[in-house]
Amino acid sequence: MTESPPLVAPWDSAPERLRARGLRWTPQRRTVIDALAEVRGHVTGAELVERCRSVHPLTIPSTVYRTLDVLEEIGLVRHGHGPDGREEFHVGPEPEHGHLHCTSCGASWEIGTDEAAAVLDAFDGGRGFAVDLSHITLVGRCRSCREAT
Amino acid sequence: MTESPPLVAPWDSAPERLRARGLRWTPQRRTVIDALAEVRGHVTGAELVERCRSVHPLTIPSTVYRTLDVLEEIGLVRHGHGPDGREEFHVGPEPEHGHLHCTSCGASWEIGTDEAAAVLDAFDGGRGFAVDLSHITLVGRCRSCREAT
DNA sequence: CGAGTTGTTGCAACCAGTTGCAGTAGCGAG
DNA sequence: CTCGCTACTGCAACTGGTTGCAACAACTCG
Repeated sequence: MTESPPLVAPWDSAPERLRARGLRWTPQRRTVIDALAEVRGHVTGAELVERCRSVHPLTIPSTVYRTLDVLEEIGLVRHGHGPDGREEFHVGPEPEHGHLHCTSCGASWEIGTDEAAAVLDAFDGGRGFAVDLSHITLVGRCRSCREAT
Repeated sequence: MTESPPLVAPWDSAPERLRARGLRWTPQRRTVIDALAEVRGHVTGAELVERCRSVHPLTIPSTVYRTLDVLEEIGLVRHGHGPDGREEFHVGPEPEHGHLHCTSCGASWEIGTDEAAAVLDAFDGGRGFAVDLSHITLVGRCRSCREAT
């Protein structure tokens, strides 16, 4: 939670990571991790539930969400919220990065490292707050939409 | 939506504003606006539904949410998302401002105008994106929580 | 290998919010 | 003041996600 763990999905290490904390390695968790392993970038919770179900139709949503919670605690995924507030899970191999979402045209962009640094600085300097940009999606209006009005 | 309308709640003007757009002024909308008029800062959707119900127990949630949608279109409220992704409505008289939320201790702070300006600049300069900071809550860890580890 | 602990599952109920639709009622025209 | 158009309401069903609880099954220890 404090420093960045290797976010480049070391899915194979999941069982050990769990057991090291006194947690358990179960078939259901394997299903979720298998589904995650096929994802690059982001998935919404519902999407992931769907993927799990397509492999193993008996998958229960609450189990998937609870598994995601423990995977987050272990540092294997991170969750955030899309522009509509819905949950979104970030998985490796990409480093932490946030998103911009235009409310006019609906397009999205990744936040660049230089931009991220500027935001981090704005809050770290003055009040010592370490912003987690990967958690959210910044909304607003993109250049072309602004010019269009 | 483009420029800032007078967000200092001119609730009295609501009926005219609605009619000017071919929309209607109904008892249910009055209930919602009365509830909003007593709010300073933010309300979650559920909270507002509750307030409406306490005055007029027959209030239906979907009506409240739909009313909030039209009030947003008219510029009387703005919606955003709290740290957990739940809806949050910003009402006057405060100017647009975002929030910081510490995931460790759960505390929240308002984003200062200078900090906001830094964020705005970071995206406006390079790519011409106008971030709407009032829409979101930035999460991270505050100074004391960082020092505690 | 068998028993006990306790983390995990499945389920059902629930919360916040959205949507489709038939019936109701604002509001402008006559 | 009445009529008609159509925005709006109420309802019921649904989506995404959470929670409490009893039954279950990983893992540990003997």
